[in-house]
Amino acid sequence: MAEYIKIKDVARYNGQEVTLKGWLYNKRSSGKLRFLLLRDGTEIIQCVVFKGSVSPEVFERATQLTQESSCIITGVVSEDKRSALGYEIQVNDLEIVQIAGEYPISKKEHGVDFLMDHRHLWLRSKKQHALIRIRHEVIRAAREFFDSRDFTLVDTPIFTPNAAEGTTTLFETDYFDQKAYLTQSGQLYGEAAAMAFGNIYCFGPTFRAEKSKTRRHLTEFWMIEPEMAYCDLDQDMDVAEAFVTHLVQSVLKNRRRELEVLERDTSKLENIRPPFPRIHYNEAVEIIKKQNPDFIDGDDFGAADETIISEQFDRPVMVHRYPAEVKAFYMKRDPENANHALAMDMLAPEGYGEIIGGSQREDDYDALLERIREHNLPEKAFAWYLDLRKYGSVPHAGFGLGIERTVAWIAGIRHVRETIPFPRTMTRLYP
RNA sequence: UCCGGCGUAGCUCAAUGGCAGAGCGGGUGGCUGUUAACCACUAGGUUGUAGGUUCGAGUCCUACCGCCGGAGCCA
Repeated sequence: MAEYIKIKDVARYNGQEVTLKGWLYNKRSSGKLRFLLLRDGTEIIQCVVFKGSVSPEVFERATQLTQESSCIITGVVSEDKRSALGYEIQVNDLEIVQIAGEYPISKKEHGVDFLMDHRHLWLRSKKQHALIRIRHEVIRAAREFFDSRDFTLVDTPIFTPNAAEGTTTLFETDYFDQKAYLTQSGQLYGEAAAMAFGNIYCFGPTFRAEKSKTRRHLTEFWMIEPEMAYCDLDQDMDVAEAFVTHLVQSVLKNRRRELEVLERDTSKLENIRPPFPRIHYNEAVEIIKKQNPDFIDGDDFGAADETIISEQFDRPVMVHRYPAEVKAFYMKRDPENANHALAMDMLAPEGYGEIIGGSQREDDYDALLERIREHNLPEKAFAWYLDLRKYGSVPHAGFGLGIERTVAWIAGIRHVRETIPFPRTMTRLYP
């Protein structure tokens, strides 16, 4: 009885008979030969069925196999330079688990909409495999980064009673005859947790009902948000650059094959190491005005403006101290200039846009109450949030990193929708 | 929401206002080394929907629907 192994491990079994269980990726035939490309989720290997060395039944089954049919193959691992993997299987036995019907995804090109309609099947293809594995590595490395620095994981609720930032459009749900909203950020709860545990992070899905139809937007996306007590904006940026460096270097180290599948130019990732440039909003405006003279000082940056800034540098750039007016109510004002907030955005290189948004939070009770009133937010709903400033308030800061934008940048793919297994956009709720 | 583009075979696309086609995928047959294999044959169509112009519309016009990606907003 041959040992059941995964394809990625075949090198350890050279010359031995093994059993592989998987799906037919592709088939080529030539008279008395059948070349079966078998995938099992770990790798793809070519299995050679020669009419002269198997029973007529086995050869007939090899002939019947259609694309994506499930089957169990037993054969001898043999080294072969002609094979892409370096090894192939000389088949002795083949058992059909199920003959697949006509498979919708062919070997030629398809349009995005068609592929997204078949997302449940598209995930079987090489490029999608590579992307989802890189996503996995980014998430694994993200958790590793915070876990190894003694941050406590404190997950925050998905259902929330009110808008965290007031302005953004939220998904509304009926919560036993009350209105509840799907969270757009765990931050406010993260602040409460930071006052309890010191350093914390939360990681979960967030929801935005914005009618955005660009390659950088999803209505449901994943965000990892650290929050740190006794932390100022500069220290916040220190953590952010160490964090992003760790993500990039982990993918380079552990997912190099996947980056190759995606034909990513890794030279652009190698130099992602601290220090990242940090520029004041006013410096950023000077840079933008050279190329976009119409830019009005005090405005937030548009997508084109962000690209102008990120193009100046070979690594992510952090822009800090934005005008308070364009930023959220909870951000602390710059003591040097009250018109600016102690905020920072990290812009990824190569035009991928904002991957991090963070700030030092307002820790003064009266100042925060004033902000809440200025923004016409329901005071009562924020009573608990104000409590945090009443009972042992300390300087604190944090940020949120969008997983999908980060993966798109590291993987070098244009659109965020392929970086999540089942994307949700304004026009996509199926499958 | 606004701006722009695209809707033709299962898929990707072609067709000057004048016979609706190719490649891939499917089916049948052939080949002992294929690498998106190849070769031959074959089936496959309400040209997004509704109206209009015209002797004649896939092609021109109007409306609607769907998708794409850009703006705004954001990660």
